[in-house]
Amino acid sequence: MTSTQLGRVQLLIMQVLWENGRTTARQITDSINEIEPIAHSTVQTLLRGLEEKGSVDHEAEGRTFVFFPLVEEANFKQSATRDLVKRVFGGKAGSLVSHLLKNEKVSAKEIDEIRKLIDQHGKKKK
Amino acid sequence: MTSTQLGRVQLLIMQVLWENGRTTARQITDSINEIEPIAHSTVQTLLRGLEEKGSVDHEAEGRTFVFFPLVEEANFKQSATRDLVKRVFGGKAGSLVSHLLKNEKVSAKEIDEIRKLIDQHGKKKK
DNA sequence: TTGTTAGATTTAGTCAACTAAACGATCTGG
DNA sequence: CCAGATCGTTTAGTTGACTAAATCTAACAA
Repeated sequence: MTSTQLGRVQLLIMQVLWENGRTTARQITDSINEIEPIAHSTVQTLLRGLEEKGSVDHEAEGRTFVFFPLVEEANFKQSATRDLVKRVFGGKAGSLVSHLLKNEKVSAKEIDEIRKLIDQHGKKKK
Repeated sequence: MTSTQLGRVQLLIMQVLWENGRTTARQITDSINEIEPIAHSTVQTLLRGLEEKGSVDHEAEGRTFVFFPLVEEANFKQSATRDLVKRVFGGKAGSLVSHLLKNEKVSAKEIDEIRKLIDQHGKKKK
């Protein structure tokens, strides 16, 4: 089923892995500790869980394990977004876009980007 | 704190309440059962929890309770969206918009709507 | 009056995510 | 050689969401 469902801290771990590629548990702990306090053993336990779920794997390198992601960030973004769209916005992606444009800050640069995408949408229809 | 954080089934319950306004537990159970099976007692237990959290309240009407929402759907959408933007899209709402336009289906009608919003964005800046 | 029904409440259990101490093994500096 | 640091593993406890049976209670119907 490849349920790409991650808890809050699990996601933090995955983000470190996506960012860095191959990473030791220690490096992950340190990275997360820059944001919020967490015990090393907690990280290790969660890595275990992620491995059982099939989200990550590891290789032994000397006496330490080097972890790497098995799922892609893009897939996760996809499913997290779809989940929100489905559950909160009645399945309508456009409805979420509207919400974002109306209620959230979007930089001028991002607006430009979006405008381009919108134009492409028009073309694609032809 | 008004933590507007809801579980999956709790959200289903809230959606019935937002849709219908004042609603009995029985009506909620029936509504949800149109989507997926759930025991009436489960709904009642969850309503209790929602009440403790301050998301709903009730009034006795005869021997039955009539429930109604205390939090607004708009607030919930807001915080659910912000949570996703923060956790998954690095805090950039525009990044989520891009993702949606690139990867999710958006109807022509919605595109029009979005185009209008984009234009307004441009004006607002002047 | 009595029994069935339809409420609400109590109780109890599962599960996933999270947390981290405690433990045993291995390496490393002195 | 050994003391301390660093690994991974084991164990255990908390919390929140969910599930629903069991129970109590009031009304209604026969």
